[in-house]
Amino acid sequence: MPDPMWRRIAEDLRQKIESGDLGKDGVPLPSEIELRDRYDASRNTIRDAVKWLTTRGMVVTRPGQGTFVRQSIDPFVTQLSSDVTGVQGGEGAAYASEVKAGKREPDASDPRIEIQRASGLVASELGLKHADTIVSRHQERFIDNTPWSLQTTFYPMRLIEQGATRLLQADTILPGAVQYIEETLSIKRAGRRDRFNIRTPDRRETEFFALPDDGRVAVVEVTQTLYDKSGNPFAVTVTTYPADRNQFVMTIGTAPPEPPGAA
Amino acid sequence: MPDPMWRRIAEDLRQKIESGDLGKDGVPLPSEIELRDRYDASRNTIRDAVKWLTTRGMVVTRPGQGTFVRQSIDPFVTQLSSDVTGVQGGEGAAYASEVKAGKREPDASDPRIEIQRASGLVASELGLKHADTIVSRHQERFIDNTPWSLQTTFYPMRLIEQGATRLLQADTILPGAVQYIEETLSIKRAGRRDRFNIRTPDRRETEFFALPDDGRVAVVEVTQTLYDKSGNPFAVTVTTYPADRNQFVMTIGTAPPEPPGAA
DNA sequence: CCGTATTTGTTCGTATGTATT
DNA sequence: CAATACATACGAACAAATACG
Repeated sequence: MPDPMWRRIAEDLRQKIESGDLGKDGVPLPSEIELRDRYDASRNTIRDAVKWLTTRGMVVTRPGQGTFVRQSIDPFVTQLSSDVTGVQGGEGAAYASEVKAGKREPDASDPRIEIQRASGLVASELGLKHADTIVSRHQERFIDNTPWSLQTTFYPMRLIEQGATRLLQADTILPGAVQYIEETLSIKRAGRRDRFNIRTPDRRETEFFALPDDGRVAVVEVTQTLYDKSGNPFAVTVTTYPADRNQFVMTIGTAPPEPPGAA
Repeated sequence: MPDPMWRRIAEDLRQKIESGDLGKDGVPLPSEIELRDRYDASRNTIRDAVKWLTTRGMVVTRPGQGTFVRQSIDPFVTQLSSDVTGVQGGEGAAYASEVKAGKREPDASDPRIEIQRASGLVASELGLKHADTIVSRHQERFIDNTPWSLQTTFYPMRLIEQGATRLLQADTILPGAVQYIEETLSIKRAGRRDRFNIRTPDRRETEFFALPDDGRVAVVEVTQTLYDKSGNPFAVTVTTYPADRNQFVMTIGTAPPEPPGAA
């Protein structure tokens, strides 16, 4: 059984993109009409082929404009420290260490603060009863002005009652909200659990990251729970990254520094 | 602008699946023809809606049979130990610890051994020159008889020359190939680097995991490099998991044991 | 600012192929 | 072999986004 036509066309375009025959990053592909004529196929078949390329992140299509080559963007590399105190996503300058050394410029919006009732996942991670009160701080984070991640951290209300009132202020806490809690309430991080999930983006993520709206490009959701030395959780951070431009690295023990351009 | 029709239909089906109105796991959806009549749309529009559900892993479609509900399969949870010696993917019984405690039954094929020349990624991870000789051991791994992961480990040929000849035998090394190397050559793991990538499946993966062939469901590729105490790499393991049925957890420091059914 | 051309997105209808029962 | 279900492919029309004179 030969491959279907859309697939053969897709492979042909893939080869032409990888070899550079269709131009470098940012160059528009021929329009669907032109590809239809060139491959002697219907426009729908061409669209299936192009869709396959977008799923692979090799092209992006923009309504009204065209389809553009997207050659091997270097991925953002997020270092997941194996240290308990290692940042996975501080609010302030701290999280710069997540980004691979280089000229990448991280940036973040001011946090949006909400007072909510704990539901499902958050309640269970924080060891709270359903509908206990929590505070959430949500930020949009960028690298080089391109959308990089969405992050929300949830704290039990008791932290505020105990004096960490700064958590309610809608500006970035430097050098990091967790450090602020440590200093204010003498709570020390003694443990951490990171949970990785791959899933399709929701509407908010689709819009913010400018992903195709049929969920072809996945997001990585990292849920990090912090524990004090008695093993009680005191913060949960949920961060989502688009899967097509991120890589995660965890180094443990004695290992040489990151190789140059390792995949 | 209201959502397109395929999207509204998809949301409606999603709600009906989640609420159980369309039956539990394994129950067939109405056929495309019936859905076409029921929603007063064309069959193509119905297919767009169903495709969105398959991307989300909520249904599976099988040619000639139908489309079947796939309600919240419990994900396989892979523990990524933060310990240097922690297994991420031993060959033998060792990797059972990756699988969440329970009645899950891991199993693996006998390894397929190949002698190759190091290319790109493997050469750079192992610190070899391009075209140096390496040995690869490839396994298919299952949980409860369903395809779970594909794993290939690459070793530099010098390990065999130094006496680890068992690496060339095509059967499972118990309790693990790395442990065998440690014992035979007195090489100790002193460091580890795990690299996470999300990408679309290749043909082999699409077939083995029975994923849709247009790449809608991603795979997670974990590349683990092991270092001895001088910081020299001596093994690289590449494992791929289908993203729609796996979750990864890393625990560091003092943290309570895994909560019951945490997401 | 407006209208027009171009490009992708949505929706329809139809025909035929392939897999399964 | 026939019936049923999904997969592929074609052609057509209109909508929405964008670019440009």
